Order: sequence, then C-alpha cells, then structure tokens
Amino acid sequence: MQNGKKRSDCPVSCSLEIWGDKWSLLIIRDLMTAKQCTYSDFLRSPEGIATNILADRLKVLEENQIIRKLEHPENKSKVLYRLTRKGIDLLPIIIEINLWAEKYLSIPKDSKAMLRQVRKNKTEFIRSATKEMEELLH
Amino acid sequence: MQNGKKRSDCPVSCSLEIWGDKWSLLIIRDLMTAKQCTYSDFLRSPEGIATNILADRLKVLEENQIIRKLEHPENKSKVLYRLTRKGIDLLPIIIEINLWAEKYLSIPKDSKAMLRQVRKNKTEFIRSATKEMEELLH
DNA sequence: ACAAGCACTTGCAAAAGGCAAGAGCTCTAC
DNA sequence: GTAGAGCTCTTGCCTTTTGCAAGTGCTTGT
Repeated sequence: MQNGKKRSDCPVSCSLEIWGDKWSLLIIRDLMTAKQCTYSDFLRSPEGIATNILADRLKVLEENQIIRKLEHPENKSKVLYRLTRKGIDLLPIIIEINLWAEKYLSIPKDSKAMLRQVRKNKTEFIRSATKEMEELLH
Repeated sequence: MQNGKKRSDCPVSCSLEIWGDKWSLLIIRDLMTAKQCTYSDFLRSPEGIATNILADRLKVLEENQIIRKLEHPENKSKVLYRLTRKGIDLLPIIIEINLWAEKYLSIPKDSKAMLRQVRKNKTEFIRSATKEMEELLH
C-alpha cells in the first residue's frame, strides 16, 4: 500500500497512504486508550487482526513514525509499542470519527460516556488527553 | 469489506467498515470540494481510481447513505452524485486529516490557503461549509 | 444513421488479506 | 541446566480484493 510512489499531493490521499487501511487506525485507537501495548495486546482486540497483518502494520506505522517500539522493562521478550507525537496528534481525527459514529451508527455505552466529556469541551478534552499521552514520550 | 457481520461495536471500527478504505474518503473529498460530481469526474481525479473500484465504492457509499444519485438536469445519460447529510457530516474528519497532514507531511499551496481559513475559526468554517453543502439537499 | 460520450460490467492477472503452523527468542520452575 | 511456557514475529498456502483493459448498452449531438 505505502510503497511505490504517492498517488497525488492531496493531504487526504497522502495521509490515507500511511494509515488509511482497515486496521491501522484501530491499532492507534488501542494505543490511545491503553497508552502502551504489546504485540499480543493488539491481537486480543475484539476485531481480531491476523498476526501477519499486525506485524506488517506495526512495521509501516513505525517506518512512518506514528508509533515506536521500546523494550519492556520487566521482560526482554516483550516489546512495548507507543505513539509518537505524530501519532498522538491523530487524536482529533479519532475523536471526530467517534462523534460521527455516535450521530449515525449505534455505539456502546462506554463510548458515549467518553463522548459526553468531549462534547462538554472538545478543545480542553484534546488538550488534556494529548498532554497525558505526551508524558510518556519523556 | 462491508458485507458480512461487523468486527466489533467500536465506533471507529464500524465507521472504517463503511468508508475506511483507500478510496472512499477521496470520493467524499471530491464531493466536498465540487459539491456534485459525475462518474467521470471521479475518474479524472489525480489519484486515478480504477473504474470498477469506483463503481463498487459508489454503490457501498450509496447503500450506507453517505451519497446519493440523482439525474443530471440536462443530460439523461449522466448521473450526478451528491453527499447526504450523513456524508456532509464527515467534513470535520476531512478537516482534521488535512490539519494533521499539514503538520507532518508536505502539502500543496492551495490546501494551505484553505487551512488558514480553518485555523482562523474552525467551528465557523465547518458551520458555513456545512450550510453551503446542505443547501443542495433542498 | 453514425460517431462520440457516459456509466458502468466483465474477465483476467496481480496484490493484499486471512488462517494455521512454526521458528526463535526469553523467562520460570524444577 | 533443562523442560516448558509465553512472547514476537515469519512462513506457506489459500481466498478475497484490487487493478487494468476491453467491452456493453444507453444517450446525445451532427
């Protein structure tokens, strides 16, 4: 998907070439809610990504500096994945997707609770959630 | 992609199942900038979507009521595609994608001009652009 | 009546996705 | 120190989706 030359200069098209597939934004969503995930955390997500696809997407996201790998503090055979600042800044997109979905699809209760916070003050919600995630960048 | 049962109840996942592929958001982008497009307008977009893929995506987007078909006023062999309100409401997502791309990718001059307007007052930009598109819903 | 334009469809090859099994590490228990 | 279990991927094989080229059927302009 992302190898080869880009289709156009359009910002939307270029963005989609990085994370515009069926899975990447779910990986990013997982990282936004959990702050950090191991490989098998991703595999446990309810959508059920296949392991080879996961490995591929993690590779692409890392190459594009959306996420980065770091070693697990207590187990050298585990790998931790975290968002970079570039990845963290995808939060507004994720939020707008949630808001759209809330309006037009049926969504679970816990998502609604989060969105109540968002609607109260979107800017502030994004600011504080971003700050929280950025603390892990150290 | 969208047939079969859904992967999960996650709002992001459900949304991606509708328009989360490499092409759908580009079709929506075209409709946001041009207000209405014919089939060959989409084919002329710089990304070069294949005609069978285009036909398939238009079908899925119409089934999900993101777009709708209407007949061309002056030529019965042409078909016009327009966004529904559900499609118009994807504008905030498109805007956030543009803002992210502006920050992290290199984007063309005309996109930057539009984004200057957005940054001046995002809420008002969305409000007025939405209103403009909604006028065509009649 | 003919050619050109338009919205698709079809057929076929290439690429991507999905599943199951396994490889190569590391840590734990004995 | 060796066996087993857990972890991150990789590999092979098959299915699905995508991409390309050509074609179909309708409409319109000349």
